[in-house]
Amino acid sequence: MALAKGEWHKLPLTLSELCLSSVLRCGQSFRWRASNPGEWTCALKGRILTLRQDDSHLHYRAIFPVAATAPRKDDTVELIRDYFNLDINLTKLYERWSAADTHFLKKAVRFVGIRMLRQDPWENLVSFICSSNNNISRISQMVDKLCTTFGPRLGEVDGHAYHDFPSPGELMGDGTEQSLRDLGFGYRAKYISTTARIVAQERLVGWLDGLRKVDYRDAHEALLELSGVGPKVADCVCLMSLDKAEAVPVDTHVWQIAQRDYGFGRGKHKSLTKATYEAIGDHFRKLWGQEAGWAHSVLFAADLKAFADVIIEEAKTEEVEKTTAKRTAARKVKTGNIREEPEEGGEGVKLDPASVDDDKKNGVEVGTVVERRVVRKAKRSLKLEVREGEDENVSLELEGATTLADRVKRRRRC
DNA sequence: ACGGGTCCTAGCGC
DNA sequence: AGCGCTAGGACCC
Repeated sequence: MALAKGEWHKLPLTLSELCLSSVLRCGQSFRWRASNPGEWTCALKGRILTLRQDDSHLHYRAIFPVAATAPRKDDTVELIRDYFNLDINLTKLYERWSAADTHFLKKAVRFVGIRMLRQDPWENLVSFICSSNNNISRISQMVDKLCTTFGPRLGEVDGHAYHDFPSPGELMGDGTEQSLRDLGFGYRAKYISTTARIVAQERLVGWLDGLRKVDYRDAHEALLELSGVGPKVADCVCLMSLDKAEAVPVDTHVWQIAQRDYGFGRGKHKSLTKATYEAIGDHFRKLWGQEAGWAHSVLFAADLKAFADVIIEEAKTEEVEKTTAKRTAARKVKTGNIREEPEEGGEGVKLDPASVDDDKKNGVEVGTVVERRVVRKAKRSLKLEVREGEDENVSLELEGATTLADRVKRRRRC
């Protein structure tokens, strides 16, 4: 099919309002491709959209299939404003969350511009049905196969074919489950085909999009009736496409964060039961306010292993803290005199008991911001020198290099 | 062997 | 007895 290659346009946008590479990689959407250095491309609502960013602007280019009918009006700028939720002032929200929560402040200084997308609900729903027991890399591959196999092909750019996301109707056929199994979806194949059938046949047209207009609790409850949709996936959809900024999806990562940094994991909330799940959401809503889900995604991104390069980058560019400071820190860790035990639900920094055990087993001091193997890998990818037997000092150097005065997270080999 | 859960069921307490 | 809640296992690659 012929393509109408569009021109580049731009709209003013600061980095504190949007950090494109973070937002497109932090596990909200799984379809954006790094099409060129600094460039991201995705098939979105009938066009192939490419984005890049500089200090002051977001640049965009849309490529449409040439339709037999009259040329459509190019609504790409409206699409972008909607998709990135650009009417929401993120900078102000960061200020509010930081004022309410010192732990948020500490994390957020290194992870600015992380905002919630306003995705298509159906794509969002199916993508997160895929997310169970899974990782971003494989989820992305699965979503890509789903689009390639079932979605309408828009065309080819730079030798790469782009397909739009398939509709419920395109996924409700009898062969869908088997096809998805053949594509490696595992037990999620049935969830997706069943959910597609429910949405296409047992719900009114526009039902899913219509959940944008009902309140959070009702939308959440409605989503739970679908197959493969539990509380966590329902919250992801509420937050990422149904305008429920207060929804806080609690997955294993957020559960870890809640235990490590917000005092959960003891007493009444020892394990992640339904009650604990709701208590965590309630705690964050009370702490951060109405847009708690937006705030949660900043901390979630800050903990993503894939974002370790942000920390590495800082290590490269900032001055490394002096050796004496390292030794002092290491000594403090060793004597254990910097341990803090916040009350449940209270704020403060606490050592994660699980990682303490692990690290002791491995003969490594407690508390780390990045796992050693992740650091090593990231260093390698940045062509930093990694000498044999030296890498265990990396995380210490990293911490020293950051402005973050988070002493608890330093570590050294015994 | 692990990874961004969901579903199902048995067992417990009230 | 019956319901609500929780823990544990299976599920695909």
